[in-house]
Amino acid sequence: MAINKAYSTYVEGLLSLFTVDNDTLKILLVRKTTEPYKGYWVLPGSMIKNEETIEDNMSNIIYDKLGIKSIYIEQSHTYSTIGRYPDERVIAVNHIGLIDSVTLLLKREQRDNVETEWFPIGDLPKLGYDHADIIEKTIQILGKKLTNINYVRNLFPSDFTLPEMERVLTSVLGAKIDRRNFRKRLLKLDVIVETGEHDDSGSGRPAKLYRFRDDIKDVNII
Amino acid sequence: MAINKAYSTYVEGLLSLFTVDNDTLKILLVRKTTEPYKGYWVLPGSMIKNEETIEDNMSNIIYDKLGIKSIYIEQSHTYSTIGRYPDERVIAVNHIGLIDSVTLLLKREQRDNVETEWFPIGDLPKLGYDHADIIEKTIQILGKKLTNINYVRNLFPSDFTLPEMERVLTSVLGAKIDRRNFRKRLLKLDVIVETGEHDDSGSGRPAKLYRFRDDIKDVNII
DNA sequence: TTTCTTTGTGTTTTTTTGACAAAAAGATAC
DNA sequence: GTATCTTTTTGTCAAAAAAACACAAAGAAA
Repeated sequence: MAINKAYSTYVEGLLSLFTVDNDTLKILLVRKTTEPYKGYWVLPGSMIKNEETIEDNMSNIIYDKLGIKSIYIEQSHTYSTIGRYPDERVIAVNHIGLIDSVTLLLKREQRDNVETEWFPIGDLPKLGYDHADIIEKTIQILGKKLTNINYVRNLFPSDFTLPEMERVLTSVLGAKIDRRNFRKRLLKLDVIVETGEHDDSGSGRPAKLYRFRDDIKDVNII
Repeated sequence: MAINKAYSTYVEGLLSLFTVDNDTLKILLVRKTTEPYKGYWVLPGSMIKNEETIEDNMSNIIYDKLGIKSIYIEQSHTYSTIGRYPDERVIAVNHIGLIDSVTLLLKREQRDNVETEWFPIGDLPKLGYDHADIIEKTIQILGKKLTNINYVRNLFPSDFTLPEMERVLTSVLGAKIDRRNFRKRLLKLDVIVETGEHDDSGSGRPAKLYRFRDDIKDVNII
């Protein structure tokens, strides 16, 4: 097929990166410094070059732009609404990324040229392009996935407490969780282990710290 | 952003359309009549034009090229391997489509210019491009989805029998199904209803015919 | 030492799942 | 038309899982 402008488009990789901070699910946004949508917040992303795959593109965004080294990522959905980008035709391949707060602290390098911020998914700023739509749909998709222990685990650090996980799942999924049954299920499924340590930072009885086992069953916990 | 050849690519929509025929899961392929891969079989698809969305593109493929009017379809995965297309850089947005054999008979129109054929997923012909890889991955994805009644329903006509569904799920998912428990579960979930008719075409006792209720729970039956 | 806050824990009941075999309906062969 | 063959339909019982439920324990603060 010869080069034909009627079919030629740009493709961008977008990353919807989530973490849990302060019992709240948050998404990482970057502030645009150029027109269009200057000053607005958008999902991190970049145009895909001819000689790179979408996966390469994502790696570059994650490390070069965000300074993050270790992350769980998977492709989510591809968006092609007409006019979603001013002037040009740009198709967006969105991804879901998950990272826990401790890994984030330890494995993130400073990137001076990009202003980034974590926003609670219930309290987003003014978003550029169609990113509000994309984020809304992505949160729906993520919600379904977060019933599965193998997704949830990516949002929690090595040492986490069960009350913490309860609170997050309750707020994100709107699930009512019985503390006793929740603990029983996770232990029975053999997916978590006590570390022997406690979290003394709270105001009541210190919570036991747990970590995930390495290879765990692909099961729903909610 | 100005037009920049280093970022400009083609995007194609691809359709992995499945049906159940003769207790077997089959996929629809078309034969290529032009180079490259002339004479090979490929997934139906076409380049996305600047002024059409991926969804428009799929509608056109389904109706104009395949002559099919009614279908369940959803986006599956986007492929961007370097060199997957000779000469040009083409990114493929693959879709999963499901259709039952009766709808297929009733709602398909003849399209003389396209040679199509249904192939059992275990017995595929020689495939062009990277479509063998795409199909393999798509079948994996579909397998996980086919545990859910709301996917399964799209593969069966209005009047189906339970032994038929048992055989398909057994062969596709490799699941061992206890006939008594399977029937019990479906009836308890309140997703199927007896039509009152029987399927007299078999050699033993005629099987009861069932249909799905309209709005059914989103639950796993396997 | 008393109070407050938050976490940890055990039992009972209910529901769901899993295992299991014989009878019924029609077609075919004799 | 009787016997035989093939395939479908049907129910019970035991085991496992899920759900409901309330109080004791650990530490911090008063």
